[in-house]
Amino acid sequence: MVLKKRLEYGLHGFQVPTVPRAPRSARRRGPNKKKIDDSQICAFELLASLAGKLLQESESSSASSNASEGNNQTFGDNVIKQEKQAEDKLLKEEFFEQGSSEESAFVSEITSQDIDEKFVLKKFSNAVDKVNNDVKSVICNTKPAFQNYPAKVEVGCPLIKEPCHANVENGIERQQKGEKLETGSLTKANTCNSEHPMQLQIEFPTAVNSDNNVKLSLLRETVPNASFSRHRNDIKLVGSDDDENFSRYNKSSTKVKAFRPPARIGDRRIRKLLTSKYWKVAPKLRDCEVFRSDGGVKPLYNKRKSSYSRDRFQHDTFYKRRKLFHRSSVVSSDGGFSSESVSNSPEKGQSGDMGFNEMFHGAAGVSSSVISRQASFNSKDSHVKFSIKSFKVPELFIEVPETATVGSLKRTVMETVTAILEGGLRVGVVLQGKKIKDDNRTLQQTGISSKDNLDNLGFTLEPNIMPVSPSICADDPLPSLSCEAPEPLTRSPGTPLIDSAISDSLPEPPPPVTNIGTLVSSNPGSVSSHTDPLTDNITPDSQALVVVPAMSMEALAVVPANPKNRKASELVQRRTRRPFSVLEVEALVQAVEELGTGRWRDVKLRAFENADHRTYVDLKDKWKTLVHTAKISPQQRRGEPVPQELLDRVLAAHAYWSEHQAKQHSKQQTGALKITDASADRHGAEGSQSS
DNA sequence: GTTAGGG
DNA sequence: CCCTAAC
Repeated sequence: MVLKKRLEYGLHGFQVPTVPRAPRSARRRGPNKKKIDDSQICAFELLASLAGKLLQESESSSASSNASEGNNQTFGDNVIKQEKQAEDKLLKEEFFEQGSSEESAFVSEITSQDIDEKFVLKKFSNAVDKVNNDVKSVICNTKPAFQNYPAKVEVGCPLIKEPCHANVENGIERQQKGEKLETGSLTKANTCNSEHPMQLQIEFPTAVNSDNNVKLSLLRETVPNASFSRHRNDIKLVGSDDDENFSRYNKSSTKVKAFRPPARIGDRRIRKLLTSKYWKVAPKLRDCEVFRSDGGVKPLYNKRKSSYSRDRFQHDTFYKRRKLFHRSSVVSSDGGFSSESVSNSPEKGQSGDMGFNEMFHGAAGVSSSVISRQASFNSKDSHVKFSIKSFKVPELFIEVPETATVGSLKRTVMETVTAILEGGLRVGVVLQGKKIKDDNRTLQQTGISSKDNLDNLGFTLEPNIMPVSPSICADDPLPSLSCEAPEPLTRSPGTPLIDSAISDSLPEPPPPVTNIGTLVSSNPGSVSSHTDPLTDNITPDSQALVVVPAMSMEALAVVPANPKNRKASELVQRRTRRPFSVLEVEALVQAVEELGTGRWRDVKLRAFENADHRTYVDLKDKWKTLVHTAKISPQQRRGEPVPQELLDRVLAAHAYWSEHQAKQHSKQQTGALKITDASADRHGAEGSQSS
């Protein structure tokens, strides 16, 4: 029988994935809770770690084997589907199962450490560590070990423009040889079989534009059990449905048409599809192989080689780029980076870090902090420095026969991971639970220089959606696995994938809101008389927000990956969510004021003729929600706040047209004008109209 | 093809 | 946003 093991490295709240998607009715209530489960996206935590771990296991005899054996036993049952449980148990139970006692001990140890050490430990903390090492020894040797710590990965995040196609397999091989491994954007210097394979150190200017840079070190704590409050902030990807994400990508009609199909990629369904597809594929492949080889998993790295060259290329690029920043990255990777800085401890960091902490402290207030920074650091070449302990790995679905060997299991996992890596990864930045999509903003602007933010800063490695799997398993798209847990995938992995793909790949248009607002304010004048002006205004604005075509395409490129599957799977793509901008709302309100609520087609034509992505049904629905929004308390409203003024108009118009349904036709024009005049005053509008 | 509403 | 019934 086939044994299915689901590995989840998600964080808390990851339960969601395992739960079947709520029925529409349930989801609908979502506006409230929907966002709650937002952060479900599982980042690639330990992705690298996992790889390294596996590698180490294979090479290191005792400890690793033990761990793996433990796993094996865990799989004892035919079909074990382990749902994510308490986050603290994830790693150990899910995969790197180990004595719980050790775990707890480890945790306690950590907590007892002083701050500095804590962070250091955090760095070390990792499932891998647990597996291969004597935890306590690690703890004891915290600092020393750290400094000597050879294994590390350096990533120049800012430098990574493109997904890093890390070739795990290759990396591992080389790793085993003790070679310095450099894959794509990742540079691994794993000279020993250290238990801390993944350590990312990043350093770059906080503000590209200014000389004032902040140095900070960020360590992602990986220890599940750690009592650190901040562990919550761990890279959890904001799975929030694209709420705000796409809002900025509103675009005008022209381009939209051209790219519309792709644009829909973001669609929930698609995401779902892609997600399930993507994630399942890899395992699926394995599955296929497994069957063929009968338990012996046959590595399918056939295509891997092709990617290698690419990796190299990127690597080169990376290297070059990296050099540019090298000057500042003095913070020794070898323990040079002080835990202090990382931990935000009061103590000052190295000379190079000086002011670093202070900066953080003062950074609490965004605006003010900025000033202070510049003032104090103007002469400094401040850089943000931090170390990324590891990335979370999204849930992986592994399927292997019970008869498969542990080794094959390992390889399967490896292959799965590799497949993902091959597909390419993109880095996402999550700050305070929110995904930062504006690549153009400086760290300062983003608020990454804040001390507090350190805890809230996270990174995600998100798989690029690639045709990788489709080609391989084209024959049977959604086999058993799809049935396994299609729903679960929907939320976590899927969302991140697509969203990130789009957002990251595209330089986000600047401050949409601001622009819009400005524009909006200027528009009002044309209310009563011109319908056209309104339309025009909208259009331009929309365009301003429009995503650059190139970007769109790129993002879209992902979609094409498996259109077949879509059909086959009967998964009808869902349109991407495009929250109405204030500008659009205004246009809608005005149109309704003029035309009434029973003529959505006309409303569409009048105010959204150029907005191909807005159907009259959409407008109708939006109106519906607007009315609802206007009725609820501001605190209960979500999403981009709609000016109260507009809401008032909504209520006014709604009330008016409700009364005049029967005579809409006769009075529409008159009513429209009057309403407009009395837009803010519901009663006034009604009164004037009714009479 | 539109509307109107529930989901 | 989707889906449908009812124009």
